[in-house]
Amino acid sequence: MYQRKIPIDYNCGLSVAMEVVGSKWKFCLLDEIHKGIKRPKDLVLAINGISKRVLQNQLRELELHGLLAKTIYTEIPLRVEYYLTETGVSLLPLIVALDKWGMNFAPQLKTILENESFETQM
Amino acid sequence: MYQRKIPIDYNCGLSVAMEVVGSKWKFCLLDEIHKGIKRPKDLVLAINGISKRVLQNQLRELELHGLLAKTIYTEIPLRVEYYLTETGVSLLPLIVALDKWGMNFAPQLKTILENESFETQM
DNA sequence: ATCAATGGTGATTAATTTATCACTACATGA
DNA sequence: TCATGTAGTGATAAATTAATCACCATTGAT
Repeated sequence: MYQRKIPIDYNCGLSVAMEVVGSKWKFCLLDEIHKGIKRPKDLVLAINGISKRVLQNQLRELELHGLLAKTIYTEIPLRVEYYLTETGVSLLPLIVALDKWGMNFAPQLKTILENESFETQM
Repeated sequence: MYQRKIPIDYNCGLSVAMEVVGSKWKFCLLDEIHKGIKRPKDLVLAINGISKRVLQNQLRELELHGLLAKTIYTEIPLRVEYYLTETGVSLLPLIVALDKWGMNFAPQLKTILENESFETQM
């Protein structure tokens, strides 16, 4: 993994939160896993645009940070299921709220960004 | 500004939210402005580690996305004050909750990351 | 022996975000 | 004219995150 050069500010809750969860896919991942999609291969299918490699990286970080854990079933073919730890679960209300907020905001953002590129064209 | 190559998924609330607010400083910024620190020069002082240039960029994006607006007082020296729009205000409960969560999680993260680098050394 | 299915890693590049530094502009007072 | 304080921009480099592609391991069936 990458060894960061600019340190985290542990005294700012927002910094800490962003560190573990502020990346392109992590909220989505936690959300999907909570909704019941637990296996890597299913997550790749469920999450539009994520690649297998990126998924694995994010899962590993979430696991390392203690938001996820996994169970390995020694079946054939191999089955691995991820689940939210207590810490992970404690984030759920926030994820739900943020998702709702984003859905609400989407049209506004779309309009803004479309006008943006329109003006840039002229 | 940067012209993104990988498009936003407007159907995922979390993607949308991350787009406007998922960057290193934006939550902090909204938080500080809400708390009453409104002028760029004061924000630079208040937010540990942010530079003037970066601050201006983030303010401009938040303004463009409609979370912030500003009032320009034609005094000498010039005074500009930012404030949260209605949309910005609608994010406050989330910011507060995330900050709280992060504060709570900080010790755990610290421990994990310290053990990390210890193991890497051996 | 070879293939399929699944989970996983390594090396590298591309995309994106942050940081740095040097500027402009404005109006005032020394 | 020149310095001061504030807000802001431009160009560029550095840091970080995400994407790509090729690989390994396991087990069982063909």
